[in-house]
This record gives sequence, C-alpha cells and structure tokens, in this order.
Amino acid sequence: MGRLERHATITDVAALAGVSVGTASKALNGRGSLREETRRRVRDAARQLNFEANAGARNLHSGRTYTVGMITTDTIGRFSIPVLMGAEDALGAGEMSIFLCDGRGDPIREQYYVKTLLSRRVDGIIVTGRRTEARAPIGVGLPVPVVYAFISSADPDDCSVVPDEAGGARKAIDHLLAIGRGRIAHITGPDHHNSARVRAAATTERLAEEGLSLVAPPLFGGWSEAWGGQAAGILLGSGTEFDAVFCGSDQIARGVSDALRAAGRRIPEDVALVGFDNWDVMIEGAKPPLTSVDMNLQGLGRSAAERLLAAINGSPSPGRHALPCHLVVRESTTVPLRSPPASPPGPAGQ
Amino acid sequence: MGRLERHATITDVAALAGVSVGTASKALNGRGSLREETRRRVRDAARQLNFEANAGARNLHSGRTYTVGMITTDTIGRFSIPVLMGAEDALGAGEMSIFLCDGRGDPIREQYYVKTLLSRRVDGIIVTGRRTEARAPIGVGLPVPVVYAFISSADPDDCSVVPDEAGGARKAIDHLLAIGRGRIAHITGPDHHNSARVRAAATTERLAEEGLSLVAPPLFGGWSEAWGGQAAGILLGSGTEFDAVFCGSDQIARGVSDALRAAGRRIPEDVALVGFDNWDVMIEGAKPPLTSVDMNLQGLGRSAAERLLAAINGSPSPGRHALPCHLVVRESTTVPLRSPPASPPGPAGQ
DNA sequence: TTGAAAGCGCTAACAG
DNA sequence: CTGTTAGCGCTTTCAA
Repeated sequence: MGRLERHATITDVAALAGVSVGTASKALNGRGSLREETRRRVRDAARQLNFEANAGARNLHSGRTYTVGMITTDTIGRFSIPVLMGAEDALGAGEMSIFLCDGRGDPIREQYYVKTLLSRRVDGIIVTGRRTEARAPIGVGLPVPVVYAFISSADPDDCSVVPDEAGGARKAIDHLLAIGRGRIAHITGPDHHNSARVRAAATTERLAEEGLSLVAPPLFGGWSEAWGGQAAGILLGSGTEFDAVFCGSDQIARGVSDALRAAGRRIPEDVALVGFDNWDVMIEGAKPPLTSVDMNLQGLGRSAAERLLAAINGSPSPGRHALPCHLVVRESTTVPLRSPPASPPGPAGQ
Repeated sequence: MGRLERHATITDVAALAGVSVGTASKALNGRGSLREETRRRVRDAARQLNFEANAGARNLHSGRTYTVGMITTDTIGRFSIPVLMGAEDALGAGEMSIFLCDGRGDPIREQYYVKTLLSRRVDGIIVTGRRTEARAPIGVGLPVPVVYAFISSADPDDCSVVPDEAGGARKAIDHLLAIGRGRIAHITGPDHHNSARVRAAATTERLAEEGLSLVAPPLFGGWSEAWGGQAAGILLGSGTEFDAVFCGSDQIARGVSDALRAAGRRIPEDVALVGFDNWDVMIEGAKPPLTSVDMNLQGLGRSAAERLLAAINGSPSPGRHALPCHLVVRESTTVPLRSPPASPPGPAGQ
C-alpha cells in the first residue's frame, strides 16, 4: 500500500525550506511580515511534504479544538439524521468537526461519552434523541456549553431547541377547517408519549376555539401502520360519522389510509387525511400522497448549532426555544386542479 | 449557568496534591512506583478538581489520537446508520471516537473533509455510502489507513468490506425453490444501479443451475413502492403465470404485495414474495410481513472497523472482502403452523 | 519514592 | 525580515 510513513511536521517543512520553525509558522499562517519569496519557499516545501498542521498541537495554544460532540440519547435514527445534518451545516462543514456518540438509551454509556468528549476538549455538546420528551441534563456545571436539540432538558435554564408540535397540530386543524371539514377524528401514538399527548391536546384546543370538538376522543395506541389500520376499523365500526382524520404520525396515517380505502372510503373526497413527520417514504407510499406536518428537523439542528456557537463565544441563550412546524399540503386533503402550478426553485419556505 | 471557567490541568492537580507534575502523571496513570498514600492524594485532588486529562496533549506523545473519521460519500441515511453503529461497537464505544462527515455526494466537500480529518490526525478513515458501487479512492498515499464499508473502492488493493449481494439473491431463490415455487419473477431497481444488476444476474444464474429460468426477463425500474405496484401490474397484464416474486428491495416488494392483493392474489398461497434489505418499516407494513434478505450492515460496520484497527496496528487486509447475507423468513413465503416456535434469546445468527 | 528536565508540534513574544 | 525562546498540557527519561 502506498502509505506514507508519518505525517510531516512543521520542523520538516522549515528544514526543507531552509528557515526556522517560527518563520515557517508565520509563512503558513500568513502572520508577521515576511519576504514574499520566503513565504513561497515555505509553502512549496509544505506542499511537497504534504504537510497538514497538527490540529491537536495547535489547539494546545488556542484553548479551543473546533470540535463539538453530538450525543444521541437513544439510538441514532430517522430523527437524529436531519438534526445532525443541520448542525453540520451551521458548523461550517469541516470548520468544526463533530464527534458522534450513540447513547443507545443507556445512561452509563452516555456518561462515559460525556467524559471522553470532555477529555477531548470539545468546545461544546449537542444532545439529541428521538422523543421530544424532557430529559435529565447530561451533567451539571460542565466546563463547556450544552444545547439540547429536538429533545429538551428538564432544567429550564438549559438551552433547548424544540419543534412547536402544538403549533403544528393547530396548523393541521386550520387546514382541515379551511377545506370545510368539521367532523374530525384524531388517531395517534401511545398516551405515555409526550408528542402524542401534546399534539392531541392542541388538536382538541384548536377545535374548541371554533366551538367544535373531535367526533370521538383521541385514539391513543402506537406509532405503527398496524395501529392506524386498527384504529380506523374502530372508528368505522363505531358508526361515527367523520370527514377527516388527523394522525399523530405518517405511519399511522398510512395505516388509516389503507384501511379506509379497503372499506370503500375515498380520500380525500370522503375523508381528508393529515399525517405528522412528513417522512418521504410513508408520504409517497400512501395513496394518495399524504398532507403532513413537517417539524423542520434540519432547521432545528442548524439553530441548535448556531446557539451552541454563540454560547461558545460567550453569548448563551438559556431556555426552551420552540421552532415553528409547517404543513405540507398534498393530495390526501386536496384534489389537484389540472396540473399543479410549478413552484419556483429554491429552498422550501419554512 | 453553573459553568466552570476552564478545565483543570495536571499542574493544578499536582499543586493541590503537593507533588510535582511528573509524580501526578504517574499517579494518575498507574505508572512508576509511588507510595500508595501519594497516589491517593493525587487521585483525590483530581476528583476534587474534576480533572480530565487533555487528550490532545497526551496524543502529542503517543502519536495516536484514538479517533477515526467516517465519511459518507453520499448522504448519511438508512444504510450508513447501521454501518456506523457496528463500527462504533468495534471501536469500543468511546475508547476511540468517531468524527462523522457527511459528503453529500460532493467530491469537493469530500476532499475537504479528508484534509481536516488528516489535520486532526485521525488514526484511520472509514468510507461508506448508500450504494454498493465501486468508487474512486478518497486519496492515494494517504498517511493513514482507509477501509471502505458497504461501498467499495475502485482500487482492488484498497480494503473494502461489502455485502455478498449475489449470495443473498441465491439464498432467496434457494428458499423459494425449497418451498416448491418454480415460476419466479424478478422485479428490481434501475439497471444502471450496481445492486440491481448483481442481484438480477445471481438470480438468473441460480435458476439456470437448476435448469430453470425466470418467467420473464428481470423488470428493472426504480426502488420505490410505486414501481413495485406498476411492475406487478405489467406482470399480471402479460398473462404470465407465476407463483413467486423476488424483489430487489423491500419497498418494491411492498408495492408488489399491495398490487397483487388488490388483484385478488393471496400471499403466500398464490404468490410467495421475497424482498431485500430487511427494513423493519417496510417489512412490518406489508401484509403479510415480508421474507427478506438481510445484508447485515451492522456486521459490515463492525468488520470494517476491526480491519481498520488491525491496519492501524500494522496488519492491513487489502482487498475486497464480501460478508454473507442471510435470509429472514416471514409469512410472505410461509404459512405459520399454529404458533411459531419461540426462538431462544441471543444475537440473531448471521 | 519523588522531582527536574526534556520534548511531542505548534504559536507567539521578543530580539536581533 | 528572520531567528530564538518560552510555553500550551502532558509523558517520560534520568537523577537525586
């Protein structure tokens, strides 16, 4: 294998260029005042030796490492990825590097990660997870700032960036009301799950504001397609009339969609359907494609990283920060009029 | 915020314990010979100051950083996650930390990441992606070992750990033949996609060994449910008789499943169905649950990390290493006899 | 058993 | 303009 023996050091570069290490350092970092010719010689030597300054040695002076740790409390998955990507963007894609640590729901493991991250002198830590539940802080009096993304810290003084799930649910209901649906059912996840409760409460509340209520109490169950199908069956069997179902997740919505169709109900003509998560795989698999609430996870990650950077630079933003969700309307709530207008290119509005 | 001002240094510890830094170092690392009383004093001081040795400073001597970089060539997603987790396990969960870099399919970005990883003096690099295609090496003559996982390097001398997709396809066919299905169709992804081609070729080959052939040429299309449904329609419309469909992905299989059921075919009685990927979401959503080929991505990640560690320690394993896939049998190919026998707990066999 | 000193790779004062 | 020196936090000889 054409593998080099070792990394070149600045001493090697200086020697090759025939200058002192101090001069080499200045030349490479564009500091001090040097003859252009000298600078060039040093740079050539560096290139020739494939020199990359040792970040660790450099950090020793600056006190900063330009790295951050990201700990996922449970397993890394569908929710953590977009958060991670958003964070990566905000951290300048390589300007600062990210240590990824998968806590796997094990507090011991998590504490171990916190320790190693601290020993690596990360400039800060982002904590994320797949539930929006508040969780115990990963530590108190840590020597570096911590920001919680998606998940939030139980300590209200910690900085947490979370999706406004209640707002998202309200937008879903707004939309259903706007298209003339007033007999709405709600099928969602387990009632011991924070997201399920919050979304259900907001749904009920929003309807109450209009003097309306759900056609039946929220159906709490699981997050799966199977539960969606089962719940749809319960609804149909009860004889309750309904012209819309707002689901706590896209998976549930898909199960509902399949079950309703099998029972002869047309979507959206007979029943309009709204999901939550805006998860492409489920959205596209459903017939017709699902209208869904998007939590803007990537934006969440970006915001969390920005706040972390600010905190590192001495401007922390303690407290719980909620970011708006937005509704993505598709055919499960609207019959398209001929060809839909082409939307202009560019980043999706928030 | 109860944030500490700065990290304690070994000098602080030594001062508090009333010893020299050298002694403190020995005490904390269990080296040299010291009075037990001294060791205790130092350790107490360290605990009191919340001391965590600065890994960067330590690395300066050892020459190793106990970190590795992981670069995903395209976007990090469904395939990279298990690979990452496997790697994390093999790297001792914190013993060595992982820098995660999301290449997003941009070669410039990728090269940038390689540079920063090298400047951070990672001990090695793992490259992964979401396609099994061979790709250009991320660099030549790099000063650290590189292992490709899932994806493989175009340079046969590089170390790549890949799934034996052909073997997986053969196992699927073996199984279908074993349950008495001889009229098999194959629906898969785009023919410009390596995985689709390899799996189709192995399928045809395995059948040929038995003097059989597919009931129709492989149907190449996309990886989506939509394509699965469409292809099933083509198959049904052509009047070709078939008693099994082997699909290039679980998403396709799910589309096929829905379409066949809608057309009145029973699964598995009339048509047995096998997918590829063993992706829980798709598997569980399908009715009945899908038999599928599992590529053991986590094992792939583990193996890649182990080979990387070996290479770091001077024992590289150049070349392309294929890991076996295994078939997970579910109800889309078998009618369960009463209650299925409870399988003993423990790690799933490979 | 402990301390002093050198050095890992680099930056930053300060002289020359 | 360039070289010398000190020091970042730690480990590791080598003396004491």
